[in-house]
Amino acid sequence: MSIFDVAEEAGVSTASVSRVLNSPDSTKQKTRNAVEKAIKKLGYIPNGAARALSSRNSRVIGAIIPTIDNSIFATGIQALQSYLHTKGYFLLLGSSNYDPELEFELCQNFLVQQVAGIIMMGSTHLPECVSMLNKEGTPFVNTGTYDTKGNYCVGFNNRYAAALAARYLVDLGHREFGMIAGITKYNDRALERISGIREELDRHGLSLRDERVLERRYEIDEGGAAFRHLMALKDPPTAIVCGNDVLGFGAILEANKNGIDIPGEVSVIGFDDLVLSKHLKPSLSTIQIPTEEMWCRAADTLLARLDGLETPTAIEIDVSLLVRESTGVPRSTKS
Amino acid sequence: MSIFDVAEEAGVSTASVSRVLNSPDSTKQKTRNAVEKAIKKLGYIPNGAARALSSRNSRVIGAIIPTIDNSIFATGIQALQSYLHTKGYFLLLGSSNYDPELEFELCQNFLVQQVAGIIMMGSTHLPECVSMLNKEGTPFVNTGTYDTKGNYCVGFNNRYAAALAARYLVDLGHREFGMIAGITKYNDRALERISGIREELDRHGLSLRDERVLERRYEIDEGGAAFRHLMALKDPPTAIVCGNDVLGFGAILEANKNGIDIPGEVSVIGFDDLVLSKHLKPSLSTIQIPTEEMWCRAADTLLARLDGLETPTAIEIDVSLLVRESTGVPRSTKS
DNA sequence: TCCAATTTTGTAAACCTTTACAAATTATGC
DNA sequence: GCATAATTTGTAAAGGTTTACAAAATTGGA
Repeated sequence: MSIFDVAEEAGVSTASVSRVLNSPDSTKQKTRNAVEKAIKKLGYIPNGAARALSSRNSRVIGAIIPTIDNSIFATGIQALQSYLHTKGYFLLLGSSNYDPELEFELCQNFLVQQVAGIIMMGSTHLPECVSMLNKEGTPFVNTGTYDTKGNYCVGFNNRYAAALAARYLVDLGHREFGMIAGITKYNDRALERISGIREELDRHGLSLRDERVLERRYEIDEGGAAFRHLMALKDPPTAIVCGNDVLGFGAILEANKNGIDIPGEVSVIGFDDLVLSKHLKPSLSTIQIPTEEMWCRAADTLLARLDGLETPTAIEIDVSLLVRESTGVPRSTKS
Repeated sequence: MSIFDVAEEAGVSTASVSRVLNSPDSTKQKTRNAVEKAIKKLGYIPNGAARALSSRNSRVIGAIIPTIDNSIFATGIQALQSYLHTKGYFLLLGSSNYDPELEFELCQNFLVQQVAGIIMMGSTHLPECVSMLNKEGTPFVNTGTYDTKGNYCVGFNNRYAAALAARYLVDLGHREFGMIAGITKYNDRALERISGIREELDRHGLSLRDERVLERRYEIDEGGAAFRHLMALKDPPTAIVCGNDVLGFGAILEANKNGIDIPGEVSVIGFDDLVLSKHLKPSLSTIQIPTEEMWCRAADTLLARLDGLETPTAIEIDVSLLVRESTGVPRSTKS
């Protein structure tokens, strides 16, 4: 069952069938009707592989994220898939588990699959990965990150976003900080967030001591344990910045379990604004990321490039500080 | 840059290059070395479209879930993608938003893309969707559901799983039930869960009155509002069964906000055992689903069929009742 | 060393589209 | 009704693999 059968059934050439399918406007009503009727009658389904081979356009976009098991990525992928669908594109999905080697392998496989373009989280890629992509001429865009050092990206400035949180806490009167950060190895975003906090505190003559920066996997348990650790120090921090909301959840839930008052005893702020954040008690102050927008614009950038359009190399997405219940004036200031 | 270039560089035929790539064992050491060297030197990347066209195997599996924005599906997709990767397959992902029409459209598109097989959530598909798949000869398996009425499936019996929860609550002494169910339209799992509860209560001479079954979207807010509604009845239930954990989260968080004691005043049980469930205060009793296992076995079933192997039509996954803090003896029994 | 059996390799057709290009048809203006 | 221009259609050549089948090389036994 191929385009030949349809052509025969409709009494036209295969080229006409192809045109009815791909550029119906360049086709006469009569031809179109005949072809459409034949297609319906035969239940013809075009062969995408042959299409991709012949037209050198697979209409497939690959996306590589660290893990789908983090709702910030799940939300992004959901938005991306829906958006691509409206544009007639498909989503090939891979997760790298924060491993650049695996990311490279996935990229390579995606290239075999002839993806039209690739979206990846962050800007930490193996050099050979980037050069392979460039050599092959497959466009890609980094997301979740904003930098102006070369590759296309659609994202936000993690450093600035984190600084936003730090400044707010400093303004409230906090002087003693702790941070439950993400694992920075191979994760530029996690690293930038720490730097952002550090720099902002520096600006106010404060500092974030190394022993108060805990790098933890993005898991509730990990957040809880880290929180316990920080609060057990001889002079515990009055404000804890979390690398993301999941770690923040861990902190809040752990505090609730041990009767530690948030924000009375310690303020906690997250990053991402996951769905749950506003529902917790206390609700979690956090940095809000317009995730859907970010992913859709990343897709737009890619699709525009595929259409041969010019696009800005770097697009910055605005983040905002969301003040909720988990942050407040430190006790020392209050009394 | 094609297989011809590699063949020339290596001084062999294209057939040999193909064989080195696909069945290296049928190839002499010397040939293999020459080809591999040429591939590396040229940075050759095979063209998957041509491969798929010629071999009629795309090595792509399509998966359609209602939404990635529900961590139970995200977890499943994560497991699926990782598993497929180890088997040399790719994941094309689509979300249907619980809409069978959209599911059908996605299926159709997947067929164009020549997917080797499809995994879908549930057993509610448009008849024309199933017939199209059958006509095309593309194998598919339903997941998240277990029934013996035809199509391949790997899942659990939602009715039985829900009954498990009901029986446990009845045994605790509960007599007055409420349910915050999922939207049953186009969702066989949600419907089965209600039926399971109903039937089990019937068996004990109890009943679940219609006005105490609230169908809600799987969102925290919705769960909270439904909980509030049920507890505001003149004679509120002493036990509330939730269609999934997200609705359960809503109930627990709402109870906390209003000082309603769980399980003192009312027991709440969920379904799915999401990561968060054990961390909440009180922790959420629930029905645990081995999600990763389910998706991997679904993939296995599909891949086995692609290899021409016989597989059971229906594979049942075991679920279990996880008793945590949110359920207990009803107050009336206690006093 | 030779023959047969086995393994390895090469040739060329097939897979199903898209798309230049040419040919045929239709429309336009006079 | 004719010449020309514009639109629509058809022909046939890619596109890059895989894979029957045939041919060549290698192995093993006598």
